[in-house]
Amino acid sequence: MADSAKTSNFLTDIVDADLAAGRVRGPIVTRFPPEPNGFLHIGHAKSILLNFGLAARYGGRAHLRFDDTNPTTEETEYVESIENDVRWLGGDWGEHLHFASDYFGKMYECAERLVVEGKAYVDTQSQEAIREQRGSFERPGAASPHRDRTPSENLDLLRRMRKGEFPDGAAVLRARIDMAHPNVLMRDPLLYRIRHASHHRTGDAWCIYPMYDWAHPLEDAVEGVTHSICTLEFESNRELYDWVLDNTGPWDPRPRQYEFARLALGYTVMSKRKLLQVVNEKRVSGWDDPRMPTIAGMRRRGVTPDALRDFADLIGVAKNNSVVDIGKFEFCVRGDLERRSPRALGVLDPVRLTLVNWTGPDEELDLPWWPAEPDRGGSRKVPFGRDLLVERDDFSAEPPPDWKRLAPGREVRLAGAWVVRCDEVVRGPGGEVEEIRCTFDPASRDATRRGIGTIHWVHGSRSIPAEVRLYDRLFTVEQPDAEGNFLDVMNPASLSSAPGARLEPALHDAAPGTHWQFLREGYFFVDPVDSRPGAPVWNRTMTLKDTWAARAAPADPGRPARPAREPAVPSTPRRSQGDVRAEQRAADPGLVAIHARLAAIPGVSPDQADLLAADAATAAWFDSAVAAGGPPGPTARWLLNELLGLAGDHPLDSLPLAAGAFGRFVSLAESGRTTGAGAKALLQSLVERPGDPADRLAELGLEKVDDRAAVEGAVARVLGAQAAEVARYRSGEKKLLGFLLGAAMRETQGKADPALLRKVLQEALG
RNA sequence: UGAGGCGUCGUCCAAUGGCAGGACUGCGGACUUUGGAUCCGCGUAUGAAGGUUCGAAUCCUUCCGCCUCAACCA
Repeated sequence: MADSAKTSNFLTDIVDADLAAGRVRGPIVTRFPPEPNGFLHIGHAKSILLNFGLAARYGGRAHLRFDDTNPTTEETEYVESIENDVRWLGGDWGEHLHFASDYFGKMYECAERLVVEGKAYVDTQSQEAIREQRGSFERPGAASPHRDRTPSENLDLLRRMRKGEFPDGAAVLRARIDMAHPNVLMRDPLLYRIRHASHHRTGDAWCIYPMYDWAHPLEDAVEGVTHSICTLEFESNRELYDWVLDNTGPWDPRPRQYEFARLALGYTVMSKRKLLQVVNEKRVSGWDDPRMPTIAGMRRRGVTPDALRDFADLIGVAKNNSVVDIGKFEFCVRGDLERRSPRALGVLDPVRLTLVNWTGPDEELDLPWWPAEPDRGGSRKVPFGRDLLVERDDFSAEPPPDWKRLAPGREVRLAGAWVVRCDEVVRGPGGEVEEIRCTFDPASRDATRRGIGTIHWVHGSRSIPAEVRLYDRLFTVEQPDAEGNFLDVMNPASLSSAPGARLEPALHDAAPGTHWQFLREGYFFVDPVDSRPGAPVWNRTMTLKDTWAARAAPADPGRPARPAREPAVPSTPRRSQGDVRAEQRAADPGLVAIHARLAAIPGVSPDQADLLAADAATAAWFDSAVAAGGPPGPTARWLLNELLGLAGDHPLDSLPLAAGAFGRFVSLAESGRTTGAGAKALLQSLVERPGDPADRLAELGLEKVDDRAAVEGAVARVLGAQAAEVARYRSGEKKLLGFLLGAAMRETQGKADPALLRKVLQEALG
């Protein structure tokens, strides 16, 4: 957990940058915005931990906000379970428990404002007509016949919608953006729909309800959220999110939306629909069935919030779609339970073991709860005697070579007690083992005996029966979602019981909600729901890691190795970027001429000419730069390879760096007065802030250093500071030359002549 | 086919032009009154090609692959 404060990810990078640039002046505010229409699962846990963790890391706050904008699907009972789950995970929202429905009034005001400003209109077409007009990915949409209603007309209609004069579906409010927008979400999206339905909080106060894309940004803005974090599938919604805020503000702070990859976990499903289906079809006992990936299910199984936090830290946060190995989850659960579980004895599938030379009465062994950590204290009495029970699997009549358990003639230690030797096996009529007869070594209780195994046991008659539930993965394949029908790959053995299980008597009064390790069997949790006083029900949270079983069992193929990559075959005659430019040229005689002219310039390669002639503006910019003194070849190179990267999404015309200044820059860069690295630093500076290249060069002190003495000084300093690396280099790690060269280059702030520096460094290294 | 996003060990995540690193898994070993735990060791991964640079996972170009988006759901 201490780690989560240290580890960074792309979101902490963003916050750091926002803070550094002064873009956010107040506290960092995040939120977890569930819709109250289902149970939270481990994917939500990742999001909760991320949002609350981010706020905590920066001393800000995180809100719990219910996104209850759809009265027909949402219910109060879910609100309670969600609050409970978030709190259980450690989410502390303080005063900030919010409901989208609390802002319905404010949202409506914003809607009227949009209407008045002509940025929204009431559409009274049918749902089908509106969908039809939206167009497709390839084809633009068509305008609604109601798109140009006047503001006063729209205002009247909107108010009548709100008053309930129209039935469901008769009218919607739409933003007036652009029906030809390449992002289909921007084609006049719906803001409000009519629903004559009772809301779980606002009752019948409203009959129009806001859509997600309208409501969500406003909720964030009203609450002062600074960083609105959601999952990847909302990436295309961001453009609309920004539009809403830009047209309803100004907002301070102005929220920004960022997206991360939601959690996908192997051997389970995460979609609400599929989870709901297994619950409804009674394939599990309910939302809190311990096999479910729900927070409620995991809690009931015995997984702790600490384990979930460890897991979230382990898997990190990024934008890659990925499927996390279920083994990582199991690792975190085991690690957590290992630390918190006292050790007890329980036999799941017992077989009788008789100590033929035990002639006295039973003994009460005093065994510590923490055999490996005596300092933690505590112990209990465990009855021991002639008649015992051990695990059926711990005996083998014909053991494999490295068997370390019971077998005819073999010795084994009974945990916490004596070493016994198997003398005789009694079999039933069907040949099954009924009794294992052993002799014990009275001198072995405290004596070290190397090389033999240890097995667990309970007393034959004084152990207690118990209800034990064994859980396994819900699905048999790593990616059930990839199957035609995920129900087909449900694991029929995901729940099993151990009808004959016997536990040591001290477990009789184990309290519900407590964690235990049954020695060599796994971690068990006393079920908080079905347990009764004196009759605990045991859930196996997780087996112990079992290297023996892994070795002995036929290898689990697991995840197939990634198939070898085949070399790319340019098989499909798809339209390439180059083709697109060629087509554009074909349609524009002006571009053809430009391309021909650029291609004829000595020093400009055909590829460069193609790229420069992509559009008239770029070509004109290039021409101006050359006219100002930039040699054509280098100008093309600097423009295409460096400037484009620096400019990012901004068109060249919008840069603080004018084309003429760029031409003078190239001329300067090629003059030899500075190095490549120096020129790059200079260009970056010029892109950020206008100015004369030569002046800026002097201002930044980027003149090339080709004074041999200065270079030698820098090399000497670096070699002194990097003694260990120098030694490694001299002992043969030649790849370190690049590292040392880089260090020396940094020492001169990139100003040393690379060829000279390399020469001096190599001489110094011998 | 329009728009947006993503490609790094088997898996997840780092490296922000300078030694491709950590964790999980796996495999060895040590230790062990849990075949657990603990400790030690083991790594041919930057989707491909071309370019820029003294130096590229990182910048440019092209290609390849995967994901998301056209609900009066969120």
